[in-house]
Amino acid sequence: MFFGGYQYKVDEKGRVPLPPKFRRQMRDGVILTKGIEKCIDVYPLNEWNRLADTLAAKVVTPANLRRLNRAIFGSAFSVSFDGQGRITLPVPLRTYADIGDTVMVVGANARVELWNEELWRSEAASAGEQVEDIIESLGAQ
Amino acid sequence: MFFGGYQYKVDEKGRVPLPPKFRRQMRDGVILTKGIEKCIDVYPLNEWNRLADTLAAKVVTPANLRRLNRAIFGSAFSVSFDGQGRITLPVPLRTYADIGDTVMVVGANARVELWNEELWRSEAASAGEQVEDIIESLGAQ
DNA sequence: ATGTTTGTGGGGAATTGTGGGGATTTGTGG
DNA sequence: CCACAAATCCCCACAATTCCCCACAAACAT
Repeated sequence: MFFGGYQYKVDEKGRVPLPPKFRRQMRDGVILTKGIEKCIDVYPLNEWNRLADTLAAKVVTPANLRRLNRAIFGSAFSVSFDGQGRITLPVPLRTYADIGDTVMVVGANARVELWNEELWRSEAASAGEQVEDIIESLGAQ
Repeated sequence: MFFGGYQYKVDEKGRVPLPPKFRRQMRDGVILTKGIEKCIDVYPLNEWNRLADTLAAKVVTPANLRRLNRAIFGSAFSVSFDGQGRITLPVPLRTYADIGDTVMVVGANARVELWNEELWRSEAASAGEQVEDIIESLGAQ
């Protein structure tokens, strides 16, 4: 389970550290995908497998299965941590989520999301000040 | 298992690099066929053999078998990698999939697909909506 | 206080994307 | 069987990116 919001720098090589508390739940590496919102979704491997299985089970026709494979696997990237606990964001995803030299790393229960800082702010704001208050109270650095 | 979407150039000789992660799962070469959609399907040899066996086992009538052979095997090309990790697209397939000087290489689980860039965009968009609907209906986060 | 973890930054080697050159093979028509 | 244009194959080159180290200051824990 992932909690809290953290702000990090993205260096010139596209590397982003994840909070140690998150890392410890993701030692085997993670899957990155385009989020439904304009962000990057980060799944630990077991959660990713669960999601993929669940979706595949819902599909009946071969045509739908092919489309599903495309949608799921076509925008998914498998990445692992470097010696410093960082992951490198694939360029297409970074572009999609409009992430420059700063990123918001947000725990979202079963997954983690990576946001452009400003987009995150407006997302959080539009979800109501309650959300913002909760995030603040969680001790985001 | 093949993940991710990558954009590459096709040079004047019809050569296309595949992502290193894909290559490493295809060292023995690949089979190219017309995709069911308007794209080129790329199968690693073992997957191709599995597919051929599965199909052959399901075919009952000689007429169906002949059709299958024509449809599947008639448009299949065996290609291998050059020293730089590229494959050359046979002209008929390139024409069929309408691939010009740019190609989207898309991992789709057991196989890889090669798409015209714009066709891929619209396919991905509609497939994405479908997944979104499924996720919504599941109440999955 | 001191050793450890963490955020940030770089250096350098290896890999990869892209483009051609030139030899060999292939298809076509004499 | 031969000539010749077209296509294919195999090698080389080079810039850009990625990968795998190392460094170091600040925060943290004991």
